[in-house]
This record gives sequence, structure tokens and C-alpha cells, in this order.
Amino acid sequence: MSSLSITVAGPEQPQVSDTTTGLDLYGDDKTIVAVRVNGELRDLSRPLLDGIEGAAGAEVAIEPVGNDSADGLAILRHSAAHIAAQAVQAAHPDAKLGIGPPITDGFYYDFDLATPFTPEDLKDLEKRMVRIVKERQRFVRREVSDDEARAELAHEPYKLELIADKGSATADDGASAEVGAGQLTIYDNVKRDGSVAWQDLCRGPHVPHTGYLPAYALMRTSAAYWRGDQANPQLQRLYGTAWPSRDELKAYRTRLEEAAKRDHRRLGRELDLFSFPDEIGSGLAVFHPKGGILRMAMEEYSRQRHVDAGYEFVYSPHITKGELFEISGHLGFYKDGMFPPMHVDEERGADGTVRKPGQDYYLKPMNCPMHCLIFRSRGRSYRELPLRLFEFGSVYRYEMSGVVHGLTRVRGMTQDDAHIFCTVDQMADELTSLLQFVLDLLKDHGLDDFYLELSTRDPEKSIGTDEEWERATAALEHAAAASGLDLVLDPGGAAFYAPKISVQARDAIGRTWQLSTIQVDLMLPERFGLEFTSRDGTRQRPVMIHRALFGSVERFVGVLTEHYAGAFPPWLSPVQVIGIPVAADFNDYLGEVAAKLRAAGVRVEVDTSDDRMQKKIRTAQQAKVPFMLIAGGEDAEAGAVSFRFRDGRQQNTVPVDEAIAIITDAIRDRVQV
RNA sequence: GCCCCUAUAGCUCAGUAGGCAGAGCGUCUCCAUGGUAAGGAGAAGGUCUGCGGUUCGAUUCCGCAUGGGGGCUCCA
Repeated sequence: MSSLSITVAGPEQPQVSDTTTGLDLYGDDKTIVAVRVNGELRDLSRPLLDGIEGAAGAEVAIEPVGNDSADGLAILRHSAAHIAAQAVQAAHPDAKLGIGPPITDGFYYDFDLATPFTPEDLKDLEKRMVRIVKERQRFVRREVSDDEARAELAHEPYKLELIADKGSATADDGASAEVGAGQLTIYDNVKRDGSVAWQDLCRGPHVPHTGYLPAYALMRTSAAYWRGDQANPQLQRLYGTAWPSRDELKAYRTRLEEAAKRDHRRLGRELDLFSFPDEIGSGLAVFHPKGGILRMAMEEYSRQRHVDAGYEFVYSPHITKGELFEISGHLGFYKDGMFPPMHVDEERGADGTVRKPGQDYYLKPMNCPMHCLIFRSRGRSYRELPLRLFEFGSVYRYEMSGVVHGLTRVRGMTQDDAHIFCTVDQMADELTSLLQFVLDLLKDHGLDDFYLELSTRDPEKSIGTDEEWERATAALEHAAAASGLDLVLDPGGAAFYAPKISVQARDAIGRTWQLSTIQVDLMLPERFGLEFTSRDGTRQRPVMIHRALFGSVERFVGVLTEHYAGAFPPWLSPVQVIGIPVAADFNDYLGEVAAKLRAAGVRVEVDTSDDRMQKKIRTAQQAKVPFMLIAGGEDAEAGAVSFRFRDGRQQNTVPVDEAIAIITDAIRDRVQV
């Protein structure tokens, strides 16, 4: 795919026809879907130099955009969204259009519909899409004035709304795909006979005609609020996907199946790690022995790392009087996220009148206020700072019933939570080393692809002054820059008391998870009146840094389960070694080997059930045990064992001492096998 | 919380056009026991999520509730 450049011939706009691109729009090659003219992404069907101003002799850079590039894919998918919408309006003439942007792996389009889509609708709509694609309808761009747009789209109330506040469209709600701040454009889908099949307010660009869509599918439907606001009407959202080839669509479907196979909810059951008993409640997990070992391994590792990094360990209760969260501000800003209070100690007289009002106790949704009180429990000196207080703190959040999801979104969780109290001067160093600490810890768990997200103040839902927020945000930005990682902005996404950096980690199949968070807080020290005595004897306010590295232990277990598809590296595997005797005669021999391994700190079991050896191997393989030690006569005579590794590799008659070394080395080095 | 979908044995799922329910895996018992992914036989196990309604009769049809799923919104 080559680019070319054109020289503007004269002061007048040169009129250039479609064929100037050198691309045959109706030919077999449909891999070029758009073109960049001086960097601007444009429709192929638009005259090349249309709207390009240039003095005589100026160079115009022309660059084709392939359907396998990020822009090309978005164009493909956005065009597919138009086709889907045309199909919907053909099937449901009363459907009003919302918006229909491209998204990761596909697109959606929202409709105001009298009745929600059914699975049968999806099949019908796909057939209609096939017909539209076969018709090779051209996407024709047309600039219109606001008034013209209003007139043409008079029957589309949501589009009219977009036109009315076109300046305020944001990428967040997808509306920016439809309207920009300036010139409005309408795309007509024109059939070969010249009739207009459908039209939509849209910024484009689009593929030249619908025949450019080789592989697409409608995936699912759901409800969605107009412009993402719960106060707005609920629309019906149609999700689809589109790819440059059928093979890529197939690969995408395979990828979805792979993701489903590593769903931690399923693996959690299959590997006997954890469950969510109905009797306990939604979003509340119990960890079974094997999940318990996994968790313990993570927690022990974490504790040791925190000891090494100069943290001190504290414990705090799960419930507290409401007063604590009045002071912190949680009851003002976070009450909906908390379980309702338990009212205790109220006393009433015989006539029912309240003699003693009693107290409201709450389950804690955060540990920070508790740690503030520990700081405040006695006078503090600058010599103690930074003071780093760590706790595996269990917190409870009243998540809306529709949002709980396995271990990744729960109502009760344990945070590896710490609060660092330091001086303003110490803040920068502390943040920089902290970020390094976070990344180290995540890498030791096999995650190594990160980016950062900086969530800034939401003026509507926050405490503190502009100046405090700016200082805190600047400190985080500085630390982020020092890490060298990509930084994405999340405006208004901060908690009410502090801006935050969250570490987003990509897992083995490319999905991103929000794990660690770091927040710089100048508000809670103020609210709790935290002070230390400085070198010059004056009392000063510390800065407070909140941080959780795993985020929550539960979520982290869930994420790692999916990342490893249940095949945890040996140091995290609930069962690290399983002994499999060739026949029952060798149970005792393997028992002795197991005892040696156990003495070396290895989690080992011997399968003495009366299954056949092959069955035991199968069982161990399904349990994803990293090392299988098989022993029969040859091994016993040689004082050896035979390996079967989880990946199927074998190694026969390895002397026991050597075998133990292979296993303990892998565990110690935290490598995957 | 909102919209749609969904609920049969521990798990994965059949099934009954309304007439007291079935498979595989798992569990238990017995038999068998030599080399890297399923040896054989038998048994136990279900108020078909709960509560109402329609019906001579409901696991099946209808309503409500609860749990689960996909999204929206929210978030560690």
C-alpha cells in the first residue's frame, strides 16, 4: 500500500475525480476503505482535494487507509452500524435512532423501540443486513446546514437533540461519532438506481459502499440509557461485530469462546477454589481450601514485600459508628454505596417514647478513616514519617444488584490496603517508589503489560479546594511520568476525597483490568485533624497516600484465574505436586518421596485412590497440577521418580533429590511451567 | 436500581404438545491393578428454585418473588 502526493496545480480548487485515487471503488480490492489527505481521514468517494486549500505548487499528501488499520477497522464497523440501523428501521419503521458508534471489536446502535429486540429479531436483522450488503449501497457524504439537517431528520427526536447541543458531544457517550462542533454532514445510502435507501446524521467517514463489509454479525442486545444517563429514557442497544475477512470474524468468535473457557466463575467451581452460596448473598464469596491456599500464598508474599518496604501492620474492626463516616465525609458522598445501618442500643419507655436514642453502626466500605485514627492516637513526630500502615482490610459495599459479577465485582472484599502519612516534601519520592513497588508486585504475579489511568476531580462530588486538588493531581502526574508508562486521562473519575492513578493490567488474552490504585489525599488529614510536630517544633498536617496493590484480593484472584486460565504458576498452585503410583504397590514409595517434598515446603498429594494410573493422570491434568510424579518399579529401584509436567512434557527416572530441586527451584523463582 | 434472557441430581445438560423425571461426569460400594489424559459392575442422589393462580391434575401454562447470565449505570 503506497502513498502518493499530488501537487496543487493552481490557485483555483482543482476538480479531481474519484479515479484520481487510482483505486477502483467497484473492483475486487476492498481492502482500502478510506484515505488520509494531509492527515485528515476522509471518504474514498469524496473528491480528493475537496475542501483542501493550497497555493500553487503545494504538496498534498495522500495516504490510503487499509481495513486492517485501527482507523480502517473503526470505519468498517461504523459503516456496519449504519447497515444494522437501516435493517432495524426497515423491520421496525417506528424505531427512532439513537447513536451508533464503533467500539472495540465491533459497534452498537441504540434505538427507541416499542418492544425490546428478541433473539429471532437478530436473525431477521442479519438477513436484512446481508441484502443491504449485496445491494452495494454507496455511502454518500453530504454537507448540510443545521436547518437542513433539522428538516431532514424531523422524525428523529434524538438526532435533533444531538444537533441542538452539537458543541457538547463527547467521545464518552459515543455522540462524537455523529456530530462535531462544526459542519454537519448526512450520509445517504444510495442504491444503484440512485434512490436513497436510508440516511443518517454522521461525521463519517465510511467505506465507499456496503459491499465492503465481508464479515459481520449481530451479537446481542441490551438496554442502555440515552447518552448514558439514568434519568434519560432507556433505549434498546444492538451490539454487532465486523471484520475485514470471514477468517478474522471466525478468529474473533474463537477468542470469545476461549475467554468463556477461562471465566473464573467456571474455573473457580471446576478447580474447587471458591463459590457464592445463595444463602450467603449476592456478591459474597466463600473460599474453599484450594482457593484458600492460593489466597494465602498471595497474602504471605504480599506481607513479606510490605515488611521489606517499611510498612507496619495494623488491624481494624469491620463495623463502626456512623460518626466515623460523618467525619470522613463518606456518609455525605458515599452513602448509597454502603450497607444500611444497624441501629442498636435504643431504649424506649413503656409508652413507646424514646428514652435513649441509640446508635447507628455501619459496615465499613473503606479502611482509611480507621487508619487516620491510628495515626491520631498519639502525638506524631516528623521522625516517624513516612508512616506506612498496612492492613488486609475487609470492606463491604452495597453494589447495585445488577453489577455484581463473580469475584471481580463483589459486595464484600479484602483490600491489601495501606495508608502512607508523609510530609509534602516526601510525597514525590514516596509516590515514585510506590509505583515501582506496585509494578514489581504485579510482575511477580505474571502480569507485565500495563498502562496508567489518572482520574481527576468531579467538581459536583468532591470536598476540598481547587488548590489542594491541583497539588495532589500534579504529584500523581509526576510519579506517572517517572514510570514511563502510558497515561490515560479519566476526567471526573476520582473519589470524592482524592485524585487517583489506577494501574490497568492487560491479561494473557489482552483484556484490561483495573487493579492497583494510588490516591493522594489532602482532605482526610484535614477532616481528621491529623498533625505531626515538625523539626522546627511547629505542628503540620501530613499528606495521606491511599493505595491498594492487588486492589482487592478477591478481584485479583479472579483476574489471575483468568490470566492463567486456572494453570497457576507453581508458587501459587493449590497443589504443586501430585504423586501417581503406577500401581498400588508403589503408594508407600511415593509417600516417602512426598514426605521429603513436604519437608522442603512443597504442597504435595499422593493419589492413592483405586483409579488406574491413566485416570489419575487425567484427573491431575484437569486439576492443572504443575508437576506429576509417577513412580513404578524402575523408579523405586533407582531411587527416582518420573515427571509429567503440566504441559505434557515427560522426564523419566529422575533421582529424587534432583526432582525435588527441579520443583523447589520453580516454586522459588515464581516461574510458570 | 433499569432492560432482556434464564432456573430440571453436586456439575454439564436431555425431557415431559399438562398425567407422580433421564443421561454423562462426580460421589459411595465391590471387582480389577505395571508406565504418562477415562478398567468393569452396582448403588445412592431430584417437593423439576420458592409462593400464588388456571386445571380433575402443574416440573411443564400464567403472575409475583428469589438466584443466575448479558448489557446500561457504577466500580477495587
